[in-house]
Amino acid sequence: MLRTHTCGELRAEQVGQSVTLCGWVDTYRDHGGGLFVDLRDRYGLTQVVFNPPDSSAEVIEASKSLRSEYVLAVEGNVAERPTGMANPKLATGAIEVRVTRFRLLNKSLTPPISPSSLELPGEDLRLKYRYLDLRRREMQQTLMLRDRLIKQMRDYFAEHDFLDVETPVLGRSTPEGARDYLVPSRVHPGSFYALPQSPQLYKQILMIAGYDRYVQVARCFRDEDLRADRQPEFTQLDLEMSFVDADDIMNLLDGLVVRLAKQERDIDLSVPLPRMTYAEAMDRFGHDAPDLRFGLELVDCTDLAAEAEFRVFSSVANSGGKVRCINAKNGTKHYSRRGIDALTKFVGDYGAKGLAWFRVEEDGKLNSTIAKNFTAELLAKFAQRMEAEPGDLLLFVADRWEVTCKALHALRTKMGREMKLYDPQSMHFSWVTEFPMFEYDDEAERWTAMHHPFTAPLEEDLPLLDQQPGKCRAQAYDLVINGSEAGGGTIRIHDAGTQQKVFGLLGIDEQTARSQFGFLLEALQYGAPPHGGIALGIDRLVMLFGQLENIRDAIAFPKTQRAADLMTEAPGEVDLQQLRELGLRIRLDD
RNA sequence: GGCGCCGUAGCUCAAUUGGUUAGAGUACUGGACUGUCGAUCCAGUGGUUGCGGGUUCGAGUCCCGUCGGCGUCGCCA
Repeated sequence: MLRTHTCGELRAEQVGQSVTLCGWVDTYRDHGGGLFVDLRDRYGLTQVVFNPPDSSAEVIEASKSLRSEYVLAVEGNVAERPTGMANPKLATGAIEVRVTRFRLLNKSLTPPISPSSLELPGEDLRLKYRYLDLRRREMQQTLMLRDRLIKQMRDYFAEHDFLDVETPVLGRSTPEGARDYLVPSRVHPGSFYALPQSPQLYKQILMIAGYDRYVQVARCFRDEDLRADRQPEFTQLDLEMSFVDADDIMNLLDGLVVRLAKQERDIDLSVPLPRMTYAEAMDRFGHDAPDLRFGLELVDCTDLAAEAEFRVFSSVANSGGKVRCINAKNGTKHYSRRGIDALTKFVGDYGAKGLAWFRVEEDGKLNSTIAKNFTAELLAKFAQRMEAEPGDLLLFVADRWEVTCKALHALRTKMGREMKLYDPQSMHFSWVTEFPMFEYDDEAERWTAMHHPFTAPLEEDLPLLDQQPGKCRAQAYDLVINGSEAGGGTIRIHDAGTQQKVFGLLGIDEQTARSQFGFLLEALQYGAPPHGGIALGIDRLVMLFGQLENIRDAIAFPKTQRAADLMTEAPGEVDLQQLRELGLRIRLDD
């Protein structure tokens, strides 16, 4: 070993010991007669001192050439710092190492971004020089948080008899869902593997195989556009269980969440975690993953709007649309006329054609540029419905139900943050259940699976499969943290008949079903147990527990918005010989 | 694919309605300094203002295009 201790380890108890530390020069302070270095490794910082009398003149002279990020092994004596010289900011601040000898293990070029700098470098540079960025304390802490979360999960599920089984990365492309990443086959020219969007089918097969509790930390791939919380490759804690219902899965996960919240945030959660149906979530919040840390709930005013002379309201209300409202308590203080204009522009991004607003005056009356289009009686009804009080700001969106959901949810989220209606450090955990089985795709003019095609309907809704698929609810559950979908799962279909019926509804004809999922349909006929599972987005959990603004900060080597790795410059071109072996030719036209 | 923000010294940023030789902090180089911890003090080096075109007497600033980073809509079972 080149070292006896780490740079985060030494305390007053070690005073008098002779030690050797290895690390990087975080900062150095040259005083002419002597020199101080804060030596860094992933465990912390220790001040090492090149001063007489411990350091000889030769050692001090040699120390003058040290620069940022040089790699050292220093040998010296642990000493209590002189009176008044302790540094309370450092865990090792009571002591220092007085260097008797040191070895320069490696030099460094002047780093383009400095790990010790207080200024955050541009993100492109951080990604290009990721090895320097990862030396920063914040990144170290994030990766350690990530490690703790994953270790806790593995421990928890191991305690519950789960078996970690690996599943293939090279699989086959399936028609539903996100765009696949494809890998050409050399052995089968013209054929392609697909990288898994999730290990979904394999874990169901494992249940049929009798491995009744499966867990895996699985890498998943989806070739879709990136977002602040979305990467093309991401990591899931994936699990599946046999002989369980939705409550069993949620109860099991409750236990995990309690443990993680306690360990990482010292939050004492009571179980079961709150549960809300999809229908209620959409009614009250317009979203299937509502942030329950604050109110600003949506209120339906369609019936009142239908009576209004205001055409925007009445025409929407009388043609099947919805008029829904948020009451921003004391909102007039936060949003001036110009502020409201900005909110109007904001909801436009979500398809809302406008934002109708009323201020609640001191006398309790609603006032607005559009007030003249309403009778006093009707305004009073709105005020009563919205429990309006002086200073409140009422904001209405009148549109198709879907648009009112999207626009008002986005508005609610934005205003909750801007009006500081909750402590951004706080965390709230809940479940949303009973999702619809199907969504209607207007473009494709057919039903699509809301979760995936293997999701089991609620038993009581089974008859709806034939008559009203849109009303059929699924045995599905999403774990929601702070308005973010942290995970989701379902109970699966375990009989081939129901599975074929669902495929039929989704427009997956028998031949397609057989060619794409034939192995599953076949397997379901060999004693498939009832089963279900869930997957947690580990990157998002790291974001949430670490209060990170974007998913890249939760991942050691993330990709940019254009799905590139700035360090390795992936993706890259390949030479013609490789293409030839794969039977591929590049077309650069169109 | 659409919309928006950003790109100036190695790094983080500034530069008035379009107006002289594009500045500051930091880093770097040299010097001073025996207790600093964002050390301090003195001096110095460092610029194709992402790239290409246009408007103008004059462009870091305005316009068009393009490249890159970020956010967002669509997309993401």
